[in-house]
Amino acid sequence: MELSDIQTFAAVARTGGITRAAEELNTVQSNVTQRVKALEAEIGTPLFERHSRGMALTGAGKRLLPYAQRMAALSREAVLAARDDGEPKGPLAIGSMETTAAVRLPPLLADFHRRFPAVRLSLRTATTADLVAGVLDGTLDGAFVAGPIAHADLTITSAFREELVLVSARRWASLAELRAGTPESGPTALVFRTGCTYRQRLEQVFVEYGWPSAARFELGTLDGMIGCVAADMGVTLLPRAVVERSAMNGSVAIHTLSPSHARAETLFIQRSAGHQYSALEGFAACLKKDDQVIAA
Amino acid sequence: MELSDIQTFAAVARTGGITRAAEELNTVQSNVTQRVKALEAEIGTPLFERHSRGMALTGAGKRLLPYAQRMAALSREAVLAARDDGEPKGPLAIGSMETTAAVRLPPLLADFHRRFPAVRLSLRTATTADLVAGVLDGTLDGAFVAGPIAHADLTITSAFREELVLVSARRWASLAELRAGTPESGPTALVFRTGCTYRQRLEQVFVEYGWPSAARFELGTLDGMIGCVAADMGVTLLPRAVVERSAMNGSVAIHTLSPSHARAETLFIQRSAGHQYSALEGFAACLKKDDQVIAA
DNA sequence: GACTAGCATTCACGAAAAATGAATTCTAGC
DNA sequence: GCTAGAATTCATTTTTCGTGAATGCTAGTC
Repeated sequence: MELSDIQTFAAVARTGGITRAAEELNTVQSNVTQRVKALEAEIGTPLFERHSRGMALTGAGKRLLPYAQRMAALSREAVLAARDDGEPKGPLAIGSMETTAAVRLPPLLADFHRRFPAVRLSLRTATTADLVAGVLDGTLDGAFVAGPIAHADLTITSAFREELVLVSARRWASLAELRAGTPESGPTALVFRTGCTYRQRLEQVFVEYGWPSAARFELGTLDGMIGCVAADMGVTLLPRAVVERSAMNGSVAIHTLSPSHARAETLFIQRSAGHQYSALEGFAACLKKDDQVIAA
Repeated sequence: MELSDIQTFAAVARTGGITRAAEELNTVQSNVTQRVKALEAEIGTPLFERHSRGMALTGAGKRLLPYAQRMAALSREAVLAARDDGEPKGPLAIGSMETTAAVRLPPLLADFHRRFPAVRLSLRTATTADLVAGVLDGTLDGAFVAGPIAHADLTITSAFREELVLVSARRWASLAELRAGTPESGPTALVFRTGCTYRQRLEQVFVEYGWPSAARFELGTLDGMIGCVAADMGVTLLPRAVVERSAMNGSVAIHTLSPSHARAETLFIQRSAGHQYSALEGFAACLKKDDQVIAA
């Protein structure tokens, strides 16, 4: 049993089909078929149930899958550990919420790059849910997500504290005015795609304000969102710092919320198991240092 | 990077040489050389320092080695987990100290085989040190060893309590007589090979009796040992039950020791990480059941 | 200081395994 | 019954792996 067999198996399990797995692995179907069959022969029991629209895991397959994932993760870590002589260098994949990336990360990343120029940092923005998944499956080395969160396989450190504020067009000078001037069902909520924690928070706020069924409008970018708010398309919930540093700051009104709604903590997560990757260690060190500056 | 590369690497690291590793892996040197070189090329850093009498791990190699071992162990477990549908069956490798195998295991194994005839149990006897190593590296699924012992990766359960007694030829009716009738330096100590916990215990007893430099005579088998004692070649330390059930019981004298020396616990150890292997689970269940009978 | 023994490396070649692409089979849905 | 999507089979090509002989390197020996 070789690692490539394991990875083939995992790809088929994940995609639920030979064809899709083959595409993902950059090879042809027949090849995948044969590898899977060979693996089944070696283990001595079928791993998939074949039915006409794809493959489903059998009991044995379900038992094997977590091992496959752990082995794949281990092999990735092994190479990093061997290459890693303690000097931060090489690739480092960091994930972040859009909002954090906009205002908190630029100075941090600048500092990090100054201290560890040999690290090739890549930044991916996504929702908290996707980021957690990314860190767990090894796609990301670490990520900034919205708290609270808890997971046995994650090491979690507090990174930033944010004050969430409701943002509306400038014409609404106060929350009271906004509530008075909008229809019964409430204003349109401008939100990120599903998985974003701030979106859930906004839903709570809307429920409290008696707008449980207000319209939703999904946007993919932060600037787009603030732009739409400025154009009075609706309201949204964002960290105060994000709005204040936005180019559109003058065109929107900021409404302070009660502490229970406003308080939001941004956490930095990384896998807890295994080798401490130097580049990631260096990043965490920067984060800690900057955090102290921020706290001071 | 494939698992076979990893195993080749591990073999070279363990044996400290290409030639020896090749022998162990049933292949030729040139092949091992090439696999190692390919692995080094893939990782991008040398894993071994070549010097004229073999290979020594570099820093990178040292960092890689634990991953190699964990990956090898995982792949073994993965196959077992996939094959294991909850019904105890297939191979089960149990290790035991010679003494435990002689008197405690026969009824236990009989019971186990009656309940789970589909399991192909194999029993290996070795010293406590070897057994612990065997369980940790996956060669054994579980083992009976002499306590006390502690290790983060081992699940330890108490299996049997033994009373260790000093065994001498029959002519020595008491400890006092034995001490009076032997030379200044003490009697010859008949011991198992290094790594046996009872041997260490015997050394302690000898030190206490003022015989720190008594002669040692190493034997490989339990029957041989009792036979030699009967022939007055020397004395040894064994669980009381072992001596009493031995065929030579009438030919030797048993001397009770102080509780601190006499008390010995036999532990059952298994790896704590990973899948609970059904055959091993069944074995542990038998052990627990029998243990209660013994305790009653 | 040449010699030898033990080990690792290089290289060319044959054998084995994996990838490929075309043909085939299967089945749900029309 | 036909079609589209999916898996399998099979002959062929490509790649990789394992082998054995030759070579190179170094420590210990005479």
